[in-house]
Amino acid sequence: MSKLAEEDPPHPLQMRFFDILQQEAREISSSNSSNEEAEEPQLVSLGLGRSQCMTDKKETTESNDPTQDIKTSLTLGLLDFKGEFSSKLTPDLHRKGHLESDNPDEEEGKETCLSSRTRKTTCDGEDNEVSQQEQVKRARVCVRARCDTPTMNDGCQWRKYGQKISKGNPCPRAYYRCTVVPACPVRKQVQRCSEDMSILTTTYEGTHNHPLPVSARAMASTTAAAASMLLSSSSTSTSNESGLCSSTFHTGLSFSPHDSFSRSRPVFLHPNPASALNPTITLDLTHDAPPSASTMSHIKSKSNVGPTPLWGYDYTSGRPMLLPSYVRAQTGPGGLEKQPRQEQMNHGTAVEKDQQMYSQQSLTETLTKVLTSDPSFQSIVAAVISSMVGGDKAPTGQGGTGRFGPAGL
DNA sequence: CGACTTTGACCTGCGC
DNA sequence: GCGCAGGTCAAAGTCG
Repeated sequence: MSKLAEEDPPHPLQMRFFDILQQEAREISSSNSSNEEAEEPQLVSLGLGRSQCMTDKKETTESNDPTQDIKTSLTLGLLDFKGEFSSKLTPDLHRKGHLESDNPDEEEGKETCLSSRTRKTTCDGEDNEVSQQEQVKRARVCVRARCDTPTMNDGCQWRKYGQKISKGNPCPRAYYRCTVVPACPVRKQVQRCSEDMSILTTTYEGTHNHPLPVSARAMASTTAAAASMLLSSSSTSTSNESGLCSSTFHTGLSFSPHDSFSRSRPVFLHPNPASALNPTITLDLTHDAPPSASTMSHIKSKSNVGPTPLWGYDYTSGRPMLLPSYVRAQTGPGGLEKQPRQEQMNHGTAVEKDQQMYSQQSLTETLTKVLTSDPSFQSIVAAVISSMVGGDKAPTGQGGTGRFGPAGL
C-alpha cells in the first residue's frame, strides 16, 4: 500500500484516502494486538486488500468531507492488494468453519465442522461462542452481469454442490463452493435472472482463506470492497431502529474502465438489505452507460431519495470523478431479483447487441481492468466507498459501536 | 479412477 | 405447531 502511495499522483481524493491510511496506521499501532479478536460481532472482515479505518474523528471533522464517516474499519480480511490472504476471517466464517483456530493442522476437522455446521453444532465445546456468533450477520456480495456461460469466470475454482429452484424464478439456483483449498469457506450462488436470461446473478459469501490466483483477486477485492461498504453502512446506521440492514443507505459507484470497445462500462453498487442476517450488496454490471453520457450514470430514483453523489472513475483523465446521479432507495427487504432494472428495459435491441459483445468478456476481465488499470484505483475505491457509506450517516461516538474494530491488516 | 455434476432428501429458519 | 423456502448433504451418475 505504501507502494500505492508512492505511485499515486496527488489527487485530492487520494490524499484524503492516504490521510485515512495514516490514521488507520496510527490506530492499528495503538490497538494492535490487544484486541485482535475482540471485535464486535457485526464487524466483518473483508478484504479490499487493506483495511481502512476511519479512526480519529477529530482529524476529519470537516462536515463536508464524506470520509469523516469512514468509521467502519474495513477490516477486509479477504485479500490485501497483493492478493495475499489474510489470516483474519470474518466472524461468520469463524462460526461456519471454526477457522479461527490457530492450528493449521486442523483443516480436516474444520472442514468436517463446516459440513455439519447447519445440522448440528456439535463440533466441539465452543457452542457458546458459536451461538453468539450465530447472530452475526453474514455479508454477501451479489454480482449481476451479463454472461452467456453457465457461470462467470471469476478466476477461482468452484465445485457445484447443489442446485435448487427458488421461488419466483424458474431458473435454478446453483450452489458452488470454492475448491482452491479444501477448507475454503467461500461459497457462491449462481442464478439467472428470470426476466433477462442473459443476466447472471452471482452471490459470493465468505472470504477466501488462501492465496488467490491473480485472475481471482480482482473479483475478490471488488466483492470485498462492496461487502465492506455494506457492512460499514450497517454498522454505522444508528438512526434506524430496525437494525442492521434495514437502514437504507444510498450510494452508488460507477467505474468506467476503458475496455476494448472504448466505451465506458459502469458498475453500480446498490446495497441490498435483503436480510438482516445476510446483508447483501449488489454489484450491477449490467448497466451500460449511454454513449453520449460517457461515464455518467443515470440511475433514477425510484422512490423518495434525492440525488446523491455518485463517484466514478474517469479513465481518460485517470482520476476519480463525481458523477451526478441518483441512487435508488431500498425501502423494503427486496430480493435480488426484485430490483428494478429500468436501464435494461430502456435500452433497445441495438444496445443489447453491444451487451452481448460485452458478455463475451468474463467478469474477471472487466473487474481486473477496473482494479488494475490504475494502482491507485483500488485505494480510491475503498476510500470512496467508505466515504459514501458514511456520508449520510450520523456519526456516533468514537468507536462506540464497534466500528473501530481491529484492523484487518 | 479420481474429480466433478446431478438430484433427491434432509435440515434449519422463518412466517403464519 | 405447521408448512414453506432456502441451503446443504451425500449417493449415484458422468466425464476425462
